[in-house]
Amino acid sequence: MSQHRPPGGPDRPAAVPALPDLPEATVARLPEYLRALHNLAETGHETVSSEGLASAAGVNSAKLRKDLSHLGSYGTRGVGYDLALLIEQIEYVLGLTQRRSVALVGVGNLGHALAGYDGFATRGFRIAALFDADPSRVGEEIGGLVVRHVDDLPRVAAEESIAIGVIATPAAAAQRVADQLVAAGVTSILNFAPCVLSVPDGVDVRKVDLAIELQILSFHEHRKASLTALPATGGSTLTALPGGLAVNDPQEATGT
Amino acid sequence: MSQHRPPGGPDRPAAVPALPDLPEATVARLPEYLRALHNLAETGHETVSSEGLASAAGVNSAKLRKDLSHLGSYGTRGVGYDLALLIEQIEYVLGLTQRRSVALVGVGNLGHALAGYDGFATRGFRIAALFDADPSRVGEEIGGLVVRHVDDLPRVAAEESIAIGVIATPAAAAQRVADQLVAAGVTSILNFAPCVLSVPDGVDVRKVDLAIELQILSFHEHRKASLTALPATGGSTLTALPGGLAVNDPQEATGT
DNA sequence: CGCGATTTGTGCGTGTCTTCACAAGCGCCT
DNA sequence: AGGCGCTTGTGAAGACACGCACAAATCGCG
Repeated sequence: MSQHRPPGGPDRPAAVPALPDLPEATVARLPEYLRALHNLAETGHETVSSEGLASAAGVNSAKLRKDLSHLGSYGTRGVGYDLALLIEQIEYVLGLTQRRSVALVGVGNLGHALAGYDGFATRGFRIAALFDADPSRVGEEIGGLVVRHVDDLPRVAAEESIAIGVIATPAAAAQRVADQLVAAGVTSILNFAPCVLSVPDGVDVRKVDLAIELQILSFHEHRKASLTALPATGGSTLTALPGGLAVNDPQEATGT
Repeated sequence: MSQHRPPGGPDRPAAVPALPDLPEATVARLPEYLRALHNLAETGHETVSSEGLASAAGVNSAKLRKDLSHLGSYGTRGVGYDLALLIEQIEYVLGLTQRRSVALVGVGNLGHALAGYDGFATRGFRIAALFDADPSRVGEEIGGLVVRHVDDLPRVAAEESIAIGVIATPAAAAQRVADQLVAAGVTSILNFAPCVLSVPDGVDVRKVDLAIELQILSFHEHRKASLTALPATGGSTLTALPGGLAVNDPQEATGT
């Protein structure tokens, strides 16, 4: 294996297609595949079919094959995918072959939890520095790291070659922190604050918002309830009417 | 307003289109609009244009108008949208007019932070119960709530009419908890555990995974670095070659 | 009362994502 | 060696989402 590369690069060092630009939707699924692959590897498998991996990752098998095909041809027809090879490939594409340093800004409620979360280290990330704007929190030690003042961000970011900034501050402080991160050369930000950040081109921001997730679930609850309640057209079907404030919703069919 | 409804329902109680089924992408954005609207309302605005709201929510104005048009015609041409009315509308559609009870399972590192997160209450959600499987944690009081054993879930879920379950357990326990939640009649689950859950039809699961977000950011970092490094085609462009283990990546253009 | 400025709501072209269905390739068994 | 079953990789079609650009509607002013 790993010798028979597609005829195209006559004297390329190896079959490295120099980062094919993947569809964004595919990129978002690769980490899930990766986790499923690690799980399978731990249970002793050597190879896995697209069907098997797809069900382990909770996606359609055709979608999985198309996703993986974007990385190149790393499966064997009639057999499946070699676990070790595929893991290596995905980790390479995701840039996990090198450990990236993460700076966490905001050591409050959520920040503490994130600082102690071991899911970072196990996936190739290293929390390299903690920051907070509150002087009373500066100096505190969390998981072997001392909380620094956010004003030290530029210097520390350079020293530790921070690649990713995580914002876990209140919304009011988030934009300022983002600006500081960008100024310090950070080009990837994970934002837990409930607000939109404006950053220059070339900087990637991903947002995680618990309240939004709950509200989306709430919508579906609402819809499910209205679907099981309305077909009956029983008596007062006026629920919460938007124009008029009035609310008359017995229970919205709470129980099954 | 609210009188001129489209001719169709001759004697409907009000202009309630009984939950139009919105595109999923729209639903995912409505909470963001809602937050922007609340912010604008607090700063004294009465109305807002699609352009203004769009920039506050970080989206294209045409997209915003199309999203809102799915809810009905709640804007006024030449003026904009009435803040109060629009807030009311979106909250209604999202099912936020009734407070939904949330059960949080897993009071570990992350669970503690979630239990103390005030973003829930401020958006119409009430954490009604805390659960954990670890007997040593049962009985602990967090934010005025006593941690119960997860085996009490069915009983408590019924008593408190839990609408949404939040799983903040280790991955190994998540599926079991999900099963218990489903058995208890919960049809919406927010999963923080790094694993895929299998649930019956009709149950909605949303997943939040910090490691995945970081890996997606890592991909973009990797890509950005390879874009600024490769065009030079300087000497050894063999980076981390997937097939052969070897790695030769000076710095991947870390600085700027 | 009419006109211009402004802003919504939407038809339409474009691009992306998903899914089906199947040819091509691989290994194994006879 | 040949055939058969299994699995990948992909062409094509459908579904969905996005953004432009403009007609329709509303306000304010002279």
